[in-house]
Amino acid sequence: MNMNVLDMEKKWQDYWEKNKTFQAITNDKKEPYYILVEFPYPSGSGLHVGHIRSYTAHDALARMKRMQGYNVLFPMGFDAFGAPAEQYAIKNHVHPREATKRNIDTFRAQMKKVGFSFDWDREFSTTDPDYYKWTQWQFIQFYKHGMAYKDTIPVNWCPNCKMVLSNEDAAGGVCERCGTQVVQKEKSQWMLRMSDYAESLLSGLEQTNFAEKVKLGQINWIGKSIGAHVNFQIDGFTDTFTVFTTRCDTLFGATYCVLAPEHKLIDKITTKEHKKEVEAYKEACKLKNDLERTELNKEKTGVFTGTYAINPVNEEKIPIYISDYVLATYGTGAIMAVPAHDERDYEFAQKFNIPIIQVLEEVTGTPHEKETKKNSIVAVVYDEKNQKYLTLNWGEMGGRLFIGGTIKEGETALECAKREIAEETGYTDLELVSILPKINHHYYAYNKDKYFNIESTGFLFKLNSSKMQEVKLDEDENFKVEWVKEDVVLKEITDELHHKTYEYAMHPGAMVGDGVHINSSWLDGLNKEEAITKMIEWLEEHQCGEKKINYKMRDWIFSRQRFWGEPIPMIYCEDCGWNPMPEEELPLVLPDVAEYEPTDNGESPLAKITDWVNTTCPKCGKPAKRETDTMPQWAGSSWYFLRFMDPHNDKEFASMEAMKYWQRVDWYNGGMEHTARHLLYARFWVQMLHNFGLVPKSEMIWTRVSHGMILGSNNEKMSKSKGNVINPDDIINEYGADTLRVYELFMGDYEHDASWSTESLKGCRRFLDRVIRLGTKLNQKTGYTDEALVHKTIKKVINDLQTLKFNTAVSSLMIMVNEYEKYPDGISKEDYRVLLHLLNPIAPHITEELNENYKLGKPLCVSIFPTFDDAKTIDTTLEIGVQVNGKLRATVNLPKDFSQDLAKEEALKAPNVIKHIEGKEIVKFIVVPNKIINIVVKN
RNA sequence: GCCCAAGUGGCGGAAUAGGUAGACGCACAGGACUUAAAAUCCUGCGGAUGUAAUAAUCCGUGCCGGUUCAAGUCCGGCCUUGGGCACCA
Repeated sequence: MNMNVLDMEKKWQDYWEKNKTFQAITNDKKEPYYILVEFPYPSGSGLHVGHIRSYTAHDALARMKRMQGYNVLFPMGFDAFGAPAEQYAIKNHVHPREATKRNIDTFRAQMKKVGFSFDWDREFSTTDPDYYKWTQWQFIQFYKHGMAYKDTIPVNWCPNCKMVLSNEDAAGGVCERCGTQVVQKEKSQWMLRMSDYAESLLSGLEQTNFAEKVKLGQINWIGKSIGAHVNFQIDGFTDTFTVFTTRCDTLFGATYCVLAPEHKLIDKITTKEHKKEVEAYKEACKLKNDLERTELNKEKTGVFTGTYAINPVNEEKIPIYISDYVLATYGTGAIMAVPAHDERDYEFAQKFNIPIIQVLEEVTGTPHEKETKKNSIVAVVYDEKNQKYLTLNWGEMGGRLFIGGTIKEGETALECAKREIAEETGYTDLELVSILPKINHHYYAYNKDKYFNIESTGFLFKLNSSKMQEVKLDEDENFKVEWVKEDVVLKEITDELHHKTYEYAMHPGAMVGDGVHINSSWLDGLNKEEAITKMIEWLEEHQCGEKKINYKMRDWIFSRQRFWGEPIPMIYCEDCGWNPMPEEELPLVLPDVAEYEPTDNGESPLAKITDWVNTTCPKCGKPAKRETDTMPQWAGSSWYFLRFMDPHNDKEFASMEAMKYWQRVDWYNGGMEHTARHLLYARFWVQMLHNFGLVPKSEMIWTRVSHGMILGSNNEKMSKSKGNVINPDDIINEYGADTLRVYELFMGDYEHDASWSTESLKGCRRFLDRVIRLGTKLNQKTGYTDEALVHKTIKKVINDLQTLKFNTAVSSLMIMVNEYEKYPDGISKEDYRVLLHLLNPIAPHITEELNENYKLGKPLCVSIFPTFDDAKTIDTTLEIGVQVNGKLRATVNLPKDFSQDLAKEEALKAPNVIKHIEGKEIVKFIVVPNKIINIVVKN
């Protein structure tokens, strides 16, 4: 091996290219297998070591599958529309096309240097007119099927830059470029009716093999919730408004309603006295964008409209507020507020002093058939000065408790609490801090031998002074009064009712759990689920509401006021409105312009090119204007995997025949950051095309996996500013591509993040050097020297590569090399070739080179991958552990598939085993075939 | 706050379906080769007790408890760290 590593690697890369080794042929007889890695955005900084990790992983899988006889489609392309290229263009006044082309050339060259087995004949970029022609064509199909529409929606607007900003660029409510306060501005935008597909995107997941966490990400993003619409009459108006709620069972506890500041009815129903305030509040909200509303607005704000709504179940008049904690874009933009059972409503009600009505009680204890009902109290008394709680220590009778008691006739709960405290402990100078939610408690009283069901009201008091009165105790009240610290309360107050009361006292807020209804007329006694069902029946019967399902997922805003994107192929005519441009005129190519800055009023730079904008109406032929917005970056990546199936087709985006042949993407790998949105957009796109009869299946992606990030050696994300970036070119030049490939797969669990370690990388180089040196140990023997080792390793490598366990695949090959090195008479050609073959998917260059050098056979890439015989994977003799009472005491050597009798015989011979069973009775003798022996003994 | 994932040596990490915990690699230490270094090879490497060295024993997979002949793995309850979503009614 005198050849320079880089030359050697180049030699094989040229060989593959010349022989088209990795070409995927549509309609080949072999079974198709489609492996896809997310195509990159070709940034100016070149390929990242993180790209290489996932590409190598799937390259190894692709190479193995090919050698196993599959027709593997493993394509690569570029997702090249997007902001950085546009920013670069603005600065340097060159068409983004130029920078993009340069970056793609760099990326492609780097990938080739790593030796990926992509079918480069299928390469394209989303920015190629031949490609985006079909993106535009598909948009027109969406429009024709009513899935694309124009709508006016608020966008982030920087009045200084005169530019529409994405939510990311408007973080914190200020423009990222100039720091000016961002405002919300209404703008007409193209939208896709994605929310129509919410249910189908949810149910479609069943036809995929996505990782559970990926499915969950999708489910959460879609955000389905089942609830009800409730209609409210407005006092003094004929108008009504509708709210969406998932908790219609708590309707009796609704003490106010809230409309989103953008709600249409506000202007109409606001009373004169409140007009000014309401207007001011609405203005203030306009200045806030979505992020501000959520992040910076922990404290609830809002104003009263002066008007009341009528609660349909009890005809109560409840005030209508407006507040930005209600979102205009979700549900109906209006809510009924139940402060007792919703955290947000609770906060708001506290601040605005709105009544809180509990309509659901938590249930503690176990119900019993014969129960006596009564009302009672639990009082928590806190002494701020000493930081102690007042408790009664009942000793063995009932442990430690707070003060409790039964409410007497004619007495309020509060009076009862004060009386009980005074009678049992003597303290009288107390200040009420809060009344806690009622609890429905079931218990058994030993002293009375009776079952009780009590409705307990909790109180939190503060001790003002230790002023006392005389203590009057009944005979059975045998306890000690003790002040204790918090830790004693937590440890010793174990009674469910008292414990819960303490929790309520410490964490005031809404009770959001399940329980039994109270204060709710015909719902009383029902639990949450029963009450929801009954309430929906009632609402529907009285025609003031209905069952309703809502989704968090909104329609897709498809317009961008940017230059570097696919032009939206729509034309506006004064007479005919919006119409798609004729399909035969596609692609609508991005023109050359001098300036890439957006216009003063936030239009795309395309708007400035009048001879491009001005056209004729495809319907009536009169002068008309083109849409100047472009598509979002997500557009091109929503269907590229279909184009890879038929990339040179100039009649269709991909032929049905090709799509039917390749069937689907068998493996789709990408970053976790794309598993929610990108994957959802891609699935939505496919489902639409499928419904239009243009794609054979409604789900075209079978398995989705995601890789972990590669962090810098300091465990932080690689970034230029932190100076921890590893440039793959440097590593390849110094250690070779194979070393980099082996290391990136060996560095850790593929799905988890891993930190870069150049020391570990060197270890992988050492491993390859040892593989090379094994070539000097070849002997003249034939066959495998150790058949079990070979079959075991083949099995391990095949299984591991198919289950993304690349690190253990490498380690099993390291073990093989360790074993080979120990052979006293060297290794056979078969031994060597099988090692090289198994290593080939991971380190393809050096293995081919060695295979050729030592004349071991055809090039590995065109040879059939090794197969294993399960029966031969087990060693002929096994070292079996012998346990006594589950503790390892000895190991014995036994032939494989040893008999029970032999196992017993050998186990009982081991001296250390004898020592541990001597004088004891053997209760059980467990022999697990080929695994372990356990002797259970008793004294 | 809610949802998800993960906690194993000095480090990255192994351990099919509960069956000899720490594979493999890195780092480290000692030795061989060498004038020397690098490279390479050999040996050791969780902790404690113990031994001249073995042997042997005990403790060990975030914490507490449970199931089992046997638990890193299963069950219940916590703690910590990452990630995602975040006023979605």
